Amino acid sequence: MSKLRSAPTLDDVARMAGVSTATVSRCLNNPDRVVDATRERVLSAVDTLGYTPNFAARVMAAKRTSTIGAIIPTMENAIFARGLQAFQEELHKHGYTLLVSSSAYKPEIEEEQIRTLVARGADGLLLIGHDRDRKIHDDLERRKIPVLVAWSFLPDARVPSVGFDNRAAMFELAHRVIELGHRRIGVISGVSAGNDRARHRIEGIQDAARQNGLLSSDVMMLETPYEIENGAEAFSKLMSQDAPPTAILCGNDVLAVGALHRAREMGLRVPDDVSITGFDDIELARIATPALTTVHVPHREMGRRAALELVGMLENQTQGTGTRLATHIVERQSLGPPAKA
Amino acid sequence: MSKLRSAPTLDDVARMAGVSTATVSRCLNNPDRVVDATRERVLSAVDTLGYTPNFAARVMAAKRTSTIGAIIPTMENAIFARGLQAFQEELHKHGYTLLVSSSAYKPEIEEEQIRTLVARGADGLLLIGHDRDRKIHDDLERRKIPVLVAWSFLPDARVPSVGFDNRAAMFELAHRVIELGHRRIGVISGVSAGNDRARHRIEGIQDAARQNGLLSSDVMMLETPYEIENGAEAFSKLMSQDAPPTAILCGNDVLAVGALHRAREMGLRVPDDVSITGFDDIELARIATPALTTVHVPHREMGRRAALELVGMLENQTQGTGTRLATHIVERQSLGPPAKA
DNA sequence: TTGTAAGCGTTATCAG
DNA sequence: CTGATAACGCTTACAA
Repeated sequence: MSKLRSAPTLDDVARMAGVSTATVSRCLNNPDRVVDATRERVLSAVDTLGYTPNFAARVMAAKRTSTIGAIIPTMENAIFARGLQAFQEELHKHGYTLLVSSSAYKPEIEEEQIRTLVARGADGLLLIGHDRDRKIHDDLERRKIPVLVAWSFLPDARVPSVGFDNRAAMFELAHRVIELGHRRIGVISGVSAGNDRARHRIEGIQDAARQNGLLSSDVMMLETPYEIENGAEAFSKLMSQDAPPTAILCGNDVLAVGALHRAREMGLRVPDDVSITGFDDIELARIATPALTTVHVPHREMGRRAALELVGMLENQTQGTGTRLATHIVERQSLGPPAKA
Repeated sequence: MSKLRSAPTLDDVARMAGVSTATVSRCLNNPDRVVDATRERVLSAVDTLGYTPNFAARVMAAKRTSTIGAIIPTMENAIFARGLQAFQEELHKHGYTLLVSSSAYKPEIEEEQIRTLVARGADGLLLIGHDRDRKIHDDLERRKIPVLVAWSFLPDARVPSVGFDNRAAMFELAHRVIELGHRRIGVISGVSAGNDRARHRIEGIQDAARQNGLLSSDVMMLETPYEIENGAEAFSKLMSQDAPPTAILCGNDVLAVGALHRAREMGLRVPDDVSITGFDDIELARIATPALTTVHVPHREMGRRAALELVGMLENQTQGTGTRLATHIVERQSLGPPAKA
């Protein structure tokens, strides 16, 4: 009863090599626990049959998948690309496979994706940011699935995190902007509901404003989804006020590039007429015209550290300690002092 | 012998609802084949237990995963993002889940990823482009795994494809450039080995040059991986020749943006001093300064059609017919007539 | 409409 | 060092 023209199984290999399935399995997973001659025979059978282990069967028997799931807010721009790339490279070194999905910044989709990944047997999960229905973490805890949060470091959150202090990072930038002499500040933030990164960045700006004696009416804030077009629209709104801001801080580089683009369309010179800043320092920031002053985030380092941390949690059954990474301002051409009135 | 604090199984649900596992399974997969009262009882048990089906077990039993695998060359830029997004949205409508991985444009990595996806039980595969070791397709055929190629339509390839004619598309653009009066043309191509899209685009340019009476020495070609920085470097090389080109055709928008950026750094005005064109029409092309003349590819439509085609192949056991989509030139500011010498 | 039971392809435990 | 054999959690004929 051979299976005609279908995927070969362990059994087929075993039969061909004249050994038991157990031995074949060993050859593949613990080669040193098998004598050379046998192994050779088995491996050649594997080869001529073109055998590939059935993943589902393996998972069922071994009860682990060596798979890590990651859910990022978006794949449509490069915000998470570099970090995730480094994450996956490091995972690969340790024998893990990465499964990625995206949530479009929607909590309910994120939740669904978490379920999917868990059902698929992810041994561990990487999530972006801390804001999340606590039930999700209850459930994950109950299933004993290690979770690590990235892109936002919080020292005493329920879940360990590898990332940076969004609030401090944005504080530093806002402080610098005010220091240059700007007194009317525009803010184009991402949607802050359910997004601690966005929220903390806003808070950083507010802190800096307050600390430098600005009134809350000096800071004009808009929230909008992270898309280029939205950055452009928000820029228009901000600049069409009676006393438009002289500097606009954007929640990320994508929004900032949108603002930059719209400024050009409106015939405004950056930074002479208005300064614009971003956050993340993705490639786009360097390429933009003028090049974007922004907060540099160590994406690759963050991805790598996250992988190491998560693998550690998995293999040592430990809790995970988290890591705070440093960010710094990259000053390019889009920020300058305000024009003399 | 209850499993303390671990994932609940079908058995747990069955016991709690006082039915057999078969009935629980039915409630989940064929709700209408179960009487209301029972179903209600079962579903509430599912709910209170927080039961999620074990994917691996389900796959083993049902012998399908309702999962489609896709391998794209890169996630680092947005070239494939939009199309893939549409692909996955359409798949979702039909009850399929998408698993994505990337190959970094390396054939050996693509092959490994194909193996991984197949081992994970992908019911079907989406691959980019036709160039590929034939053994891969032999193997996939033997395993009866439907494969669809996208981003490159070839009417009589072994594998059906949904995409466009890269050669014709680039021919049209090159023709337009020459028509404007350009006689010395630079080409910054992606690496053409193992990449039929890149190769066909080059051929399109060569056809157009020949047909318009240009000599092969009038066309200066460079190949380089698709990255912004490489576009910039290639631009420098091309422009540092004795008789530099007056127009540079780039293999995609990413290379073109790099070229654009370097032009600005070198103090060259685009298009007055040199024209630059791209390919793909990703968002970057609109945002670039000056905005990029490029070939518009109907990414979303392509993704959607690919999904429909692949689902069709899966559900009707059919061969797949393929679809050729139209592209068109989008003229923006980066292309103009050559300066009068 | 519901239950019984036979797999699905591995891994892992125990003997030998 | 190698071979039986019992899980793993679910789907799906086949019976009842």
